[in-house]
Amino acid sequence: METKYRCNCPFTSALDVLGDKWMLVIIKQMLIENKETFKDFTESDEAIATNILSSKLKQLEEFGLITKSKLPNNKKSVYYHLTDKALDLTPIILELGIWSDKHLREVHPTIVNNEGMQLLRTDKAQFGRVTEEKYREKLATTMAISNWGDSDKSKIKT
Amino acid sequence: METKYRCNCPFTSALDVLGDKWMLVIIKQMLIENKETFKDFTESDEAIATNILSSKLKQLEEFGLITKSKLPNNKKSVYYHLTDKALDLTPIILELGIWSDKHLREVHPTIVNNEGMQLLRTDKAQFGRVTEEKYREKLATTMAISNWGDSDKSKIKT
DNA sequence: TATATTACTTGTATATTGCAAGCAAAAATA
DNA sequence: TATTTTTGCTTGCAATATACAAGTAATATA
Repeated sequence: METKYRCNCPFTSALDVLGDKWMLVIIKQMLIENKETFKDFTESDEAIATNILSSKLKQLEEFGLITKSKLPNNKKSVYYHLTDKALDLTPIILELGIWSDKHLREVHPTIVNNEGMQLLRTDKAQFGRVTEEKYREKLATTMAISNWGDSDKSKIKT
Repeated sequence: METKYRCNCPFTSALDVLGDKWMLVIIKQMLIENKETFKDFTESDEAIATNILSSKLKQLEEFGLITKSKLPNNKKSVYYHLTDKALDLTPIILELGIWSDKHLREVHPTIVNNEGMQLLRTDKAQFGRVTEEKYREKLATTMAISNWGDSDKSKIKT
C-alpha cells in the first residue's frame, strides 16, 4: 500500500500518515493503556471494528510504527508493540491531551479527569518520561515471559 | 452538525475533532502560511477541493476554531482567522513537524528543509513564539486595513 | 457593458469507515 | 478424546467522507 504525500510540507506529510480517525488512537491505546493484542484493541472504549483494526494494524506495521510478534509460549495470541519511531509520537499525543483538557471539557464534560490528567496538566515532561518508561518496562516483561517454558505459565497474571 | 465523541478519553476526543485529513492542514495554512481567504486555500500546495474546503471551514467555525469576517472595504473577499482556541493547537502542529523532520525524510525525501525547519529542529519554543507573534501581527494588519476608506485601497499590497 | 474574480453549491464517482456475520487455528473444557 | 470457546482475523454490504468537474451569484475590473 503506497502512501501518496500531498506535497512537500512536513506538517501535511505527517498528517498524510497519521491524519485519520484511528492511527493515533491505536498508538495511544498501546502507549497509555497497555493494549498489546488484537483482542485488547477490540475491547477498548473506542470500539473499533475488527476489519478496520486489521487494516490499520497492517498500515502501522508498513510504516514501521509497530511490530507484530508471536511469542513461543502462546501460539494463539499475536503481540503488537510500538517501535522507537512510534514512541517519538508521544509529544504529539500529549499535546492533543493538553488541548483537549483545556478546550474540550465545555462541549464534552464527561472527559476523564484523573491523576494522570492532572500530571499531564502540571508537568507534561514528567508525564512523558513516566509513560515511556512504563511502556518500555511492560514491553520487557512481555518479552521476558516469552522465554519461560509452559510449566511457568501459571506465573502470568491475566 | 453534531460531533459524537467515541468515549471519554481526552486524547481520542481531540481526534474526534481534529483527526481527519484536512482540519489541521487548514489550521497550519492559516498559522504558518498566512492563508486568509477562500482563494488562498484553493491555491495552496495541498490542493483541497472547494466543496471539502467549504465544509471544513464550516466545521472549524462551529468548533470555534476560526472566525469568518467580511471587511467593509472589500465586499468580495471573506477573511478567515484563527481564534485563541486554535492558536493553542500550535504545539501539536510543531510536534507533527518535528516528527516528520526526524522520521519521514527517508520515505519522502523532498520534504522541505529550510530555515524555518532548522529553527523548529533546534529551538521549538522559539519557533512557536515567532509563529504566533507573526500571526497576531498579520491579523492586526488585516483588521487595521479594514478601517481604511476605499480611497486608500491602493496601499494594500496583494 | 462585457469580462473576470471570489466564494461558494451541486452533481456524481471513488475511497474510507462501520456493521454483521463467518471461519480456521489454537486452547480450554467436558 | 470430543466439544466448546477464544483469538485473530476475512468477507459482504451499507453509510459516510473525500475527490473531481461543472455551474452560479455577487462583486469588481476593463
